[in-house]
Amino acid sequence: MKDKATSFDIAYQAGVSQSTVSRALRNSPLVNEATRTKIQAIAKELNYKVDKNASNLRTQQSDTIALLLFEDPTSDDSAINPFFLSMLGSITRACSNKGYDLLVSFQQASNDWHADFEDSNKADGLILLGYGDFVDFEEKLVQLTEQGTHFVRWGAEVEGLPMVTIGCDNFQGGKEITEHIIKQGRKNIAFLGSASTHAPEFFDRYKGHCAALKSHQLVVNPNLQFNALYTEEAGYKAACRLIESNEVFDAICAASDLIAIGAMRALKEHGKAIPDEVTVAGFDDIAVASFTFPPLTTVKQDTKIAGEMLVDSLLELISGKEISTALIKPELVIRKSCGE
Amino acid sequence: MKDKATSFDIAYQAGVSQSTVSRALRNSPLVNEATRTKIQAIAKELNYKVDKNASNLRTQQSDTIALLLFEDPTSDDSAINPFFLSMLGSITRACSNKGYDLLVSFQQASNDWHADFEDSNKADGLILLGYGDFVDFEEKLVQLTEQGTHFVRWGAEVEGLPMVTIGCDNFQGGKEITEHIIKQGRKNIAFLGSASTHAPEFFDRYKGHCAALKSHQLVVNPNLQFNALYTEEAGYKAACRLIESNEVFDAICAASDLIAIGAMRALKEHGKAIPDEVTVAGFDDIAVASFTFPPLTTVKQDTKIAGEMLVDSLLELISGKEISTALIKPELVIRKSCGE
DNA sequence: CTGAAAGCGCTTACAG
DNA sequence: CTGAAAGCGCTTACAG
Repeated sequence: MKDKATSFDIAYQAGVSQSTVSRALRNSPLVNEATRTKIQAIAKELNYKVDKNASNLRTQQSDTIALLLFEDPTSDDSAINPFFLSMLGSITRACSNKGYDLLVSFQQASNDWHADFEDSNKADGLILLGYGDFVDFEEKLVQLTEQGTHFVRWGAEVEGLPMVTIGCDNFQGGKEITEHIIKQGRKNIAFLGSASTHAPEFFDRYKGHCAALKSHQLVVNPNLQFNALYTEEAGYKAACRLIESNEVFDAICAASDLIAIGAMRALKEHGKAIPDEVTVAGFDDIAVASFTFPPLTTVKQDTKIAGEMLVDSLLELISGKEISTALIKPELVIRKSCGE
Repeated sequence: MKDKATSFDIAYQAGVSQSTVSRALRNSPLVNEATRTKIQAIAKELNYKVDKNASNLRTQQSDTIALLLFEDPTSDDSAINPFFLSMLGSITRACSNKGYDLLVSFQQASNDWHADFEDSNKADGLILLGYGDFVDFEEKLVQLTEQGTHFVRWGAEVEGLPMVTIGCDNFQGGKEITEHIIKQGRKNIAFLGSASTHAPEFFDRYKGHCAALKSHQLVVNPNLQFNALYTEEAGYKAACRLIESNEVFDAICAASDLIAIGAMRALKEHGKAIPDEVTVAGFDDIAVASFTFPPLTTVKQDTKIAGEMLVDSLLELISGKEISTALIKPELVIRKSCGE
């Protein structure tokens, strides 16, 4: 059982040429019905599978997509950001549905990750997903584009960056959640999350947040914005700084669920009741969000739709079509952390 | 920039033969130091990458591992069981560290998934991960073994099944968590989770559970075991049946965290206080477990270690070594759902 | 230390 | 509808 059958073995058994075997297995209309049936039966019996390396080498395409997940710094443990884990799941599914294989790889944003997969013909295109200082890898994205690599990225649309981006309408999401908080009667809303070009997605959420404040005649108090990046721990620390700042606040609008969860921990430790004294809102709607206490009001980024859009766009790009930047609609998910 | 450079292009520029280029790029000691340096410089400049398809075809190995995640039935949405998602993350990391690529694929347990990846030379070996009715795919596992496919699986050791398994010591885990529950003064402990050969991991946990009861002179009441498989919803329903059964119980030992979380929902709906009236324990220690209210006492299966063991074992198997079944040690994680 | 050559297992243009 | 043949881009035994 050890030696794998080749198309020549099948040709021999079927009494035809190897070319005909290849055609038959690819369901070429050129092949006689009876011949095809016979060949396919033999192939099945021999447990024959087309050698992908040979066929890819010949056709110069791999029917494989590479997903690059980058994180900086790489966390020690296997605790990948749950939002990206969920995206990974959804992308895997979407690839399966399209008959593509998916190569998954972690990358340090600092590495020379850019075109390895496509240049080595392991993949027909790339999906880029992750976080890290955007300013750091902006130039790599430009490089990728210049090399003509087929790729799509998940993230924020950045002005002046000529590349296709699939992302969430973060501005809209930040606006809607803030309006919800305001509707619950809060007026002094702190924003926990970095607000700079280093983290464009958060920045867009912040801009939406500010827009909502203004449209309700509320002041944007810059002292109520505290930097925080990605982790629960960062959220916890930002909330501690907020509490110690002695600024008046009755609500927290966090740039992500993880930050919100960290903030809730800080609030509890400081004896602040949620939502009575301080309401808390997140962003992402990761699985954990419905199990916090109280359950977290947040903005859902639909990872199922996002994964499908990323894969669909990439496949169109590979097939030579023009694709354009697209934003998915954020969706307010009201639970109890902002009051009923 | 569009046409990819080949080793012939480099040979031409360097004024050597293509064979020498190939050797130099593989750091063969046969190549003159100066020649090697020169060739590598040119390769870098041309942005040359070895074509994986060609090199795999030639060497007949792919430096790629395939991860098959199977689920039956496949859920509609992207909500993969969080435990497996975490495993996926850890396996991805472990592969990176070993210089292997990882192909990820979802499979219906019912499909003809078995040897596609290895037979088509896309991967050197397989990691099998997932759930579904074990009885259904037992024969496929046997088939895989007979075909000489290189694979390791995550799961329970099953008697009489001659294949390598990496798993958690589920018996021990079930025993420890039950002893903890007993130590908190509970005597009527319900077990929520299937206890049959269709779900061997749960069955082992149940056996450990029963062993703990017996060693503390408690009766094993079969009416307190309720079937539930994998989902929060299943846990919710099992707990409802338990409550409606009018059996006396003061604790729930769930076969997984998701089941435990569903059970907590049912208890809350029926006005039962956790942990005062009923204590609840889970299994897995998924990320959500620390955010439930009250936080869930559970048994941790360390996915980081598990992922590394799976990858390490598979690589040894591929390299021709003998490997043997191994169990990772479960770890009691005490939070508040079983009392302080 | 280097080169010429075979061959990995396919796909497909070409000829019939 | 079928076959003989070229060629995808490498790696490596063989000869020097």
